[in-house]
Parts: sequence; C-alpha cells; structure tokens
Amino acid sequence: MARTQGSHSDITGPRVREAALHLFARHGYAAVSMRKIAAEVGVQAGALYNYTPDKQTLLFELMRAHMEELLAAWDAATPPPEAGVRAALEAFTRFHIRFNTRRADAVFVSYMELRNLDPENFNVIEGLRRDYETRLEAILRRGVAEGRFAVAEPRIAAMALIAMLTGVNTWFRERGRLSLAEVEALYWDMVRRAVTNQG
Amino acid sequence: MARTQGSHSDITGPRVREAALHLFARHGYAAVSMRKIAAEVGVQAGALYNYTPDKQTLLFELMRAHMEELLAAWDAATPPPEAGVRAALEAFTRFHIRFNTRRADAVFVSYMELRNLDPENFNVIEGLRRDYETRLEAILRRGVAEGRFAVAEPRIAAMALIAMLTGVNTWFRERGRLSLAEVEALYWDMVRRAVTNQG
DNA sequence: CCTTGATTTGAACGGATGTTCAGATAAACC
DNA sequence: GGTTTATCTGAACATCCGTTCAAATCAAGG
Repeated sequence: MARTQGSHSDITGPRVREAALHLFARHGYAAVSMRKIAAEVGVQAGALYNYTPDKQTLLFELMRAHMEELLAAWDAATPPPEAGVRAALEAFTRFHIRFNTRRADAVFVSYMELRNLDPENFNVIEGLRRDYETRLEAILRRGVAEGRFAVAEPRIAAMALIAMLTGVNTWFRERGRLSLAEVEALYWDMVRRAVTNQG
Repeated sequence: MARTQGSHSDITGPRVREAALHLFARHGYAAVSMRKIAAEVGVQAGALYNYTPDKQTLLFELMRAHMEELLAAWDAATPPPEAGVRAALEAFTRFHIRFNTRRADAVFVSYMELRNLDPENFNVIEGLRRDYETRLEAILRRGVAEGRFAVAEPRIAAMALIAMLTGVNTWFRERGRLSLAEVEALYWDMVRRAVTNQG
C-alpha cells in the first residue's frame, strides 16, 4: 500500500512546502516534526525526503524563495525614475504592505526562524534582507539629495520604516474594519510625514 | 552527592530564570530542553522542578514578569499632564527605546514565543500588551483632541509606532556607531513628524 | 499487457524529550 | 552536635525526534 492514486512529484512537492510553511508559521520550526508535516500532506514521513534532503534545508528553501520573490516583485513594481522620488517612496510603502499581508506565513517564518538556520544559511537570508533594506535606503538617499526628504540616517530610517510597515501583519485581517487600500493610505501618510520636514 | 555547597533557593531560582530567558531568546522555547537549562545553571534537570511546575509555566512567568515590569516602569516614568502631550509622546518614545534595548532577551521572547503559550496564558500576555498599546493610544488621542497631533486612527498609529520603536532591537548594539541618546533623538524625530501635520 | 522507473510505505535506528520520585546531601536551627 | 528540612541527584518512564532503506506499489511508455 504505497503511492496513492493521482499522486506525483509535481503535486506532492508543493504540498510539502505549503504544509511546512503553514505549520512552521503556526507552531514554529522546532515544534513541528517531519511526521506532522507528512500527516498534513497525507503521506508517511519517509516520503518527505524525496523533496528535501533534510528539515533544515526545507526551512531554508522556504525562506530563500520568499525573500527572492519579495525582491523580484519589488524590482518589477519599481516606478521609473522620472516618476519622482516621492512616488517611489509611496510605491514602496504600498507594495510592502500589499505583498506582506498576502504572504503572512512566509513573512512570519522568514523573521521568526532566523535563529534556527545554520550559520551559512543564515548569512544567505540575512544578505537578501539587507538587499531589500538597501532598496528603500536608496530611495531615501535620493530624496535627501534632491532636497525633498529630511532624513539624518537613511539606513536606520529604512529599517525603522520597514519595521513599522511589517507590523501591519500583526493586526491586519482581510475582512476587518479597514480595507487594504485604507491601511495603505494610513501608513503612507505616516511614512511621508516621517521623512519630510515641517512647513 | 547532591546540593552543591552554597546553593540556595534564593540563588538557584533567579539563575534558572536567567538561563531560561537567555536560552529561549537564543534558540527558541521549543528548541531548548529542560536539561540544557539545568546544565547552564549547573544542576540536574530534576532540580528545576523546585522552581517551576513545568516548562510552559516557566516561559509564561518570564513573559508575564517582563510585561508587568514594562507597564510599571512606564507608569512610574510618565510625565505629569501639565508637561503637555508633546512631552508625553517624547517621553514614551525615549522610554520605550531605552527600556527595550536594555532587556533585549525578554523583549524577544515575549514577542517570538507567543505562539508557544497555552491559550489562557496567551490571553494574559496579550492583555498586558494591549494595555501598553493603550497607554500610547491615549497620548495620541489627547494630542488630537488638543489639536496638536494629526492622527486619523490612534490605535493603529500606536501599534505602528511601537513596531517601529521595537525594531531598534534588531540592529542596535551598545558599542555601535550611535549612542542610545542619538538613537532616541533620531526616532523621536520620526515619531514627532509622523503624528504632526505639515506647516 | 508487460516492463520500467518514479514514488511511497512501514519499520527500524540511536538518541532526546518532559516529568517524576526515592534516596542522598548539606545548610540551618536548637 | 544532632536533628530537621530544604535542596539536589540519578535513574527511570513512556514518547517523540530526524533520518534511512528495502520492499511494495502504481503511473506511464512501448
């Protein structure tokens, strides 16, 4: 009694990653066993090893995929330079909120499970995270250079703003009082004022 | 061969909590065994049960103590009303950064290990967290009422600002380029502008 | 329809887990 | 200095862990 009807590598592989992401987000990497992931997929634990060499790599690949999709999505959504630096900052703000609320599990795991990564895996994810921060930092620096923003420490401001925006995930619910568009507008208001001088 | 010379409940108890807090912050609750905590203290695992009924309660009490100390410290540091709402917001900003950077382990654990709490324990910690957010929300509401702040959604702004301020912990190092006072000033600048209208 | 090869099972491995408790130990008190 | 009592050890419990692998199963190709 092996191999259920209709099961394939193309189907089981994604389902393993989905189940792992969901369970890691809910209970944490260390608290989720390979057997629990297998049970969620409807398979025995041994079958998981057709899709990952080990549990650590499964976690790492989930985080790497998320970070690379994040970077690729922003690069594809970046407004052209001639739109202006203010439009770039607004686009970043709205993009970050939209992208992250749609992928709450991956965002959560990519932040909370950093300490469960092997050192070399950690360095890879950390590098991708820095890349993303640098995208925002560049916008802030350009705004300062053009005299439109007043930001004393662009890198720190970038980290501060990203922390604020990512915080949306802790309370936002799809069917809550505020729509995503309203949330975007609220945060864009705060971001805009935080980097702009009075008067 | 039991009871090492000079060991007492008064000494071992705090050391158990210190070791647990440190290890939970570093590796995560689920990844830290009672034996590892005991080894850090220099004791056998069974001895820990003189100080906590079980591992879950150990985690919960660490988080509860942290949150209650946070609330008590802020209540003791709150400026008098006659100092003005702007002074209150600045005090909150500086207090939050100062208190949290000094207790990075407890802050980290109290946020990251929420999902490892039993439902009833979770509700207690969640309630304390809401209390703290409400302190800031009240300041923002007062500022709006007095016409000094422009904040459309005070509760959401409170959560956004706290997320931004707590983010300091992810990068701040005691002996880094910026002193704590400089960091406080940078963030107060952003907070002040984020809640204030232009012109 | 029969073979081939990908996919899964089910059992097994050594070791770690939280918790309990009888017995050993040493500090505190009379 | 002997007794009491708080504290700790060391072993044991049942259960779970990540990972491996021969054998079983089934989809696809000829």
